[in-house]
Amino acid sequence: MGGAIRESLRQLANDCSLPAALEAMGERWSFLILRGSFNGLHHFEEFQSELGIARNILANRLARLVDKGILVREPCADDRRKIEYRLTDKGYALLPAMIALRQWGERWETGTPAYPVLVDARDSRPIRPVQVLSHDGRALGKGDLLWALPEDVVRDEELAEVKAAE
Amino acid sequence: MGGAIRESLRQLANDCSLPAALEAMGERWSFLILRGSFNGLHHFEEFQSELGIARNILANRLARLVDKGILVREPCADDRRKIEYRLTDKGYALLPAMIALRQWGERWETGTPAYPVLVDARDSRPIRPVQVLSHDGRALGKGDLLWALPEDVVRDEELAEVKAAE
DNA sequence: AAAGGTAAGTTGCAACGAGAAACTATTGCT
DNA sequence: AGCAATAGTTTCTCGTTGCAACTTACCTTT
Repeated sequence: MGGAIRESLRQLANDCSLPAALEAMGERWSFLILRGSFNGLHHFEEFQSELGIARNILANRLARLVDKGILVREPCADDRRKIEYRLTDKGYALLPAMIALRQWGERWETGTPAYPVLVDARDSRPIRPVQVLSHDGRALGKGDLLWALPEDVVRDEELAEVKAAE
Repeated sequence: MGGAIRESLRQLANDCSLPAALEAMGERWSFLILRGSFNGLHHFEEFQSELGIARNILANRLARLVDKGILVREPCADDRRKIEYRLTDKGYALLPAMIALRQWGERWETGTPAYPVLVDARDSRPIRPVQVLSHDGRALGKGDLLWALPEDVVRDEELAEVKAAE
């Protein structure tokens, strides 16, 4: 069984989705372009002047992000020179990862929160640090996590069955 | 004031800590090496054979991660040929970002959760999707976030004062 | 309609980083 | 002493990045 776990961890190295995520977002500039999108940039020249990225690389990255379904590329109706790049749901779903990275940078690299800062629109209070949480909301730290094979994972359905049997 | 916000967003592009985080972790392989560390890899040859990374690049990345304080490099006491690379607290703090990326990959790229999967050690139930949460734990989505300048952020202290005055 | 400007790229070229394979330097085993 | 294991380094090739200039399509002004 120890051997099985070892082997599973080896599989993990290849099966897990981190490489897939990195293939989409792992190149230089990809995350900064994404941040630009989150911050309301929509056009080629906006990204170019805000990020100071080379034009050919920007063109390449935008095309790639569109290809991956993270951005959509749409010619503007009112001015047909302009192209609008907008986040898809898939792109928007990268927000937690982006915030987590940014928060890590704030805590461990720059030391200070950079303003403007992200707040809850409802009450203008700062958002929580992004954390890994258990199913019932406890924060999980260093020793609280385990790798489990399908048969060892406890699922909602099983608990529901147990409850029904009671 | 609209101009001030515009200007602030421009500042954001340069001040925010995302570039700092990416300088530490943005290079190819860095995240995969980190994942290896989380999964219990400790030695050069382990990383090399698990990841299939070129040896020179691996040496370079490990040195860089050590330099950034994400890993520590320590010669083994029992076998002095061996060097042990271990996560620091700073390195461990990247877990939420890594999980968020992996979960994104699972949801939007590979489609299926790859086993073994991370579970809560206490009850073997799967962890929650990593989310952006408000101070009181509500999940914040697309329209629920705002950029705020220091003077517009509502802090705990202020609320405490209000409470004391009641 | 002509001229000039703006938006979104593309092309050419120099420099840098990634990758494969072979080599080196310690240390441990027998 | 001789051989294998560990953690690199070196060399060379090739792909990527980055800058600057060029192009194409479209809009605005006169």
